[in-house]
Amino acid sequence: MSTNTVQKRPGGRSAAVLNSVKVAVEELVQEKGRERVTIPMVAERAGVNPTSVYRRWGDLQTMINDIATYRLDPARPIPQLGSLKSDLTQWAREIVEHYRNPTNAALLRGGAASAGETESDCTRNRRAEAGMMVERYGDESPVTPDEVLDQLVAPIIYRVIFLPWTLDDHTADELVDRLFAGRG
Amino acid sequence: MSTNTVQKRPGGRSAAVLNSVKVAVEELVQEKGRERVTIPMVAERAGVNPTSVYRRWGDLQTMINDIATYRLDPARPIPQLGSLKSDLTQWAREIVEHYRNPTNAALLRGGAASAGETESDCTRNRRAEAGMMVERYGDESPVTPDEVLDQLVAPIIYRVIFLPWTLDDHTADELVDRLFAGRG
DNA sequence: CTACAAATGCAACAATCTTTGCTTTAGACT
DNA sequence: AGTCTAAAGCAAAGATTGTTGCATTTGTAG
Repeated sequence: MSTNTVQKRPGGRSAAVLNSVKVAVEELVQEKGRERVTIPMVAERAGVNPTSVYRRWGDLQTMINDIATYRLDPARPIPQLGSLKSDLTQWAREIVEHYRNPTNAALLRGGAASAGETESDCTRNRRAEAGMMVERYGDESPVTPDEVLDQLVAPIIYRVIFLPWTLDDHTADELVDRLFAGRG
Repeated sequence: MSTNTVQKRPGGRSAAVLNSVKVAVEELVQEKGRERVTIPMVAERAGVNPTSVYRRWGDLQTMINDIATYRLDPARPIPQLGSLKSDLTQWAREIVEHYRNPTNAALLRGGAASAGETESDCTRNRRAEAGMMVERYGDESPVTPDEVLDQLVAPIIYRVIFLPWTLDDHTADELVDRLFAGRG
């Protein structure tokens, strides 16, 4: 969405710096994993002075979180295909697809390290989206938003973090099928 | 279970160093979060020379992974209460209880940051344990090991990492109930 | 297009982390 | 006990990271 650090000059050179830093972080996190990336590394890769990075973000975690949410929240529209099951299937497919990109997966893992204290943007949005889809189909919906989180989002994210090679083209559909098995 | 770095002298002073380092890491990770812990910090808290830590583990991530799996695998026996559902309930309760301890949760998050390339000990053991419990009750078991991972383990771990405040005394039971709802 | 000020760049400094060669301590085996 | 040597401790050097004051560039408002 937008940068945490509010810039009074969002355009021109500042924007260029932001972009090259963003690319550099994504590349490096994917190459080496969150733990082996440092600010001087990022700055060098980005062709930017480390001072600029320090002054904008202060530390690496802040920067990574900023850049991760940036990527994760592309104002994507919520599916609206006519039935809850098809909406959830579409939605889950998009999430799986997003995280099958190794860069996105690496950023998620990096964010996990500092999660848990405050509800991250990424998590909050998921819950909100699930709620919107479920509520669209009235109160007698066969599944609750919490069930969507526990049985659809959680398995996907768990696999992204710990078992990424188990994600394939059918994962989303299988999970939705299981979620609906025996009800609605 | 045991230290990655094979020690030809596991006892005496080496064991004492390992123990105090272990305690120091746990305390510091809980106090400051994985991101703000360094090897010199750990060494000082442990009353040990930093060199010893560097020589044993090489870097912080290796050390944390080592110590985390150490904690996670206390050769705990697998529940055997007479029915698959009660076994899984007991097992899930133990996992929830384990991770409601903030130190264990912090170590999990720290490990997540470097997961995904190789199947971590912690993950492998979970899958193996699930398999053992399911297989004990024959082939017509109502749930598969994969379902246990997706619908029981994944929601717990997801909550531990991103929504720790949602873990309570009933979480394990509710998840198992849902897993069995509409089948066996 | 001018002037103001925000953001970057630079350079020197400070602090911290990591490595290395050597010495000392103390497990483990006989 | 005595010997051997793995592992820990120590200290100094080296590398990397983080900070700060000041000069330079360049968005942006008027």
